[in-house]
Amino acid sequence: MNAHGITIKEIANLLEISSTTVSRVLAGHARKYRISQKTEELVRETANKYNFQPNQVAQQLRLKRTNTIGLIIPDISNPFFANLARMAEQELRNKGKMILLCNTNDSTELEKETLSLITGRQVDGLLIAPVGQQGEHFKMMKGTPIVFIDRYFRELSIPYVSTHNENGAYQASKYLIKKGHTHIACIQGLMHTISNQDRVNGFLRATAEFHLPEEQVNLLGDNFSIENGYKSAKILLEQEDPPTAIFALNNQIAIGVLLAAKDLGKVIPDDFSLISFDEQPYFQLTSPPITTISQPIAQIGIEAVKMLFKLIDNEKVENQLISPELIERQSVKAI
Amino acid sequence: MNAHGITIKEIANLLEISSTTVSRVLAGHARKYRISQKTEELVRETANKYNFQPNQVAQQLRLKRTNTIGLIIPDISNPFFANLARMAEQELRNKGKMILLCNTNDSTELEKETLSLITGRQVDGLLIAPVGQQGEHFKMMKGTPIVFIDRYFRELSIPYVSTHNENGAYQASKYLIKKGHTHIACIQGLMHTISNQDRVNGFLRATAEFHLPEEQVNLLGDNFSIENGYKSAKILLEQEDPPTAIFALNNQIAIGVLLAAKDLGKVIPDDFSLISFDEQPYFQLTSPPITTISQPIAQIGIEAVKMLFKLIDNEKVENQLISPELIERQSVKAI
DNA sequence: ATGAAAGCGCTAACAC
DNA sequence: GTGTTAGCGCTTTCAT
Repeated sequence: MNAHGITIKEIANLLEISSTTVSRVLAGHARKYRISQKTEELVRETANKYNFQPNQVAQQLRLKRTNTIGLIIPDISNPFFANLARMAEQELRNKGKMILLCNTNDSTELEKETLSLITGRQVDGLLIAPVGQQGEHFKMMKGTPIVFIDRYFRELSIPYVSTHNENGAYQASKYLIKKGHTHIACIQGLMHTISNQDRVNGFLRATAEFHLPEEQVNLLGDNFSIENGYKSAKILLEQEDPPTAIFALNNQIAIGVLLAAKDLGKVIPDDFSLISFDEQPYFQLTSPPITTISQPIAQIGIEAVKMLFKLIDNEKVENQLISPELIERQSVKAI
Repeated sequence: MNAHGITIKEIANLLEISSTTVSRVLAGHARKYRISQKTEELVRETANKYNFQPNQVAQQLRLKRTNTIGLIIPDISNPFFANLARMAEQELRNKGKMILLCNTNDSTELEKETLSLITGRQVDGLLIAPVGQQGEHFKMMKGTPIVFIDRYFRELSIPYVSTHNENGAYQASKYLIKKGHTHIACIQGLMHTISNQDRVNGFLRATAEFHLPEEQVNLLGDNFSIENGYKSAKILLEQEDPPTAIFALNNQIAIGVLLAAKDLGKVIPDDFSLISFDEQPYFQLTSPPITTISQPIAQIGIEAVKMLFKLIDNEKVENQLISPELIERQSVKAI
């Protein structure tokens, strides 16, 4: 009996029976193999007495199943991914799986490295929010079930579940237009990411559909950061004919806009209106509370896990884009 | 060559050499065992060609080391724990370990269950933020190195690294007093948790040290939730002689206070001052920005990992309480 | 109703 | 320089 507890073999020796029998009892197969009452009890007692825990590493090797799912995300300290992780963990726990957590820090290099580290660990499947620039390295993963979450690659055949970003951005833009805004600026994030592209597309579809004059539709920015939001908002608000509304493509950008407004002495929504992608708990605490497009995080988590299990069971799956919801607060004024 | 890639034995068969030699080369021991240049190259080539990844489950079983650390926390969607997880993951990755993530949802029941699930997985060590009510079940974990983070048990001999809560609360209270406040209310969280007890002690030490009249020192609340903050703040602000300053013992409580103030039309810091434990990014965006006691999350993560490695190496460790820092903003007025 | 033996993929002690 | 062999702890086929 080593540091990790007693083994099946040791129990067998103690009782002078075979390890096969012990294994059968402890695996709950006593009935199936018609093990005698007496033997069964004896085994159970001894196991309890020594607090037996099956060595899962041995099981994993033998059964070629680890009951482990890799969760590869850019950054667990981003509330969006943290919430996703929580949902996924809950769902997976119910199905007897545990999560191996890996941050990629938004680096494709780290993502590649992580991928090879984690395949060695024989995970049963992978939930990945890819960094997004380039997805060639995922092609090496044939054989491991993968579901992409939040971001994905159109050209890869790996299934995904994500927010319907185009639709969300369209909703937000249409909302501004319906409130009477005709001069709208959109501050975007990283341009080559699919979420940014889709959001921009939704924005442009709405402005086109309602025939906003082209020179009154601004698109600027290049990064999902507070700095970019701050910088871009300053440019916008300091120009001679500033937009009456700003659409921030994520919560970090919105924070930047808020800080810029504060610095310039601009009051929301009197001086300009603001709407943001990414619901965050603090958006109801700012003044004014910010109207947002809320991503369906819980649903994404639940659906992604469901999909992964189908994949593991060799069933067919279909990509899912879940439409987000507009949460109306006080940062948009009708004009 | 199954779904998970080629094995050492298969490479050996292919090259008609022994698996020992292959293992040695691939483990980087070619030099040590004076394997011939030619053999080494051959092995390397074949391994690359078939994209060999050592089966870590087999390694783990053989070496009785999983290079896996369990991280057991109440809730990954709480930014405090998410940030802690991020730091820990980073540190552990540098040392070749991965994290198995488990949420306990603040339930001692789930915590117990998790503990036995995870011991079967033969983790090399455990980083635990215990739920806190009761710690008897940790005594069963003899043999597995454990470091408690954030919360701990005085009566258990398991080492911990945490915020110096008493000191932080003392700093906050003293700050209020130095600003001229003599009528101060403290809204506390779960009373049996050690963090709450320590924070309350710090508060009481300061008020005693500066001889605040007893009837002007209020302590109320019973929970680390927004609701409790809201409810308690309402009680305080509606009484005929309300306190001039409120000390919220965590960020959730502070949010509740903010919401209550809004509902009652009270303006901070004109109507009352507010200081809160737990720095959060959105506290600089509220109006006014909130003065907080910022917990040393990064340090806790780094130190906890360091400590865990010492434990694994059978070295002595010493408990650590790291003092938090006061971040001054505009929610406290001098009177 | 129970057991012997093989094997999951890897490493290491001990040969030669 | 390389190979043989045993074994980590478990499950399972095949016997009896």
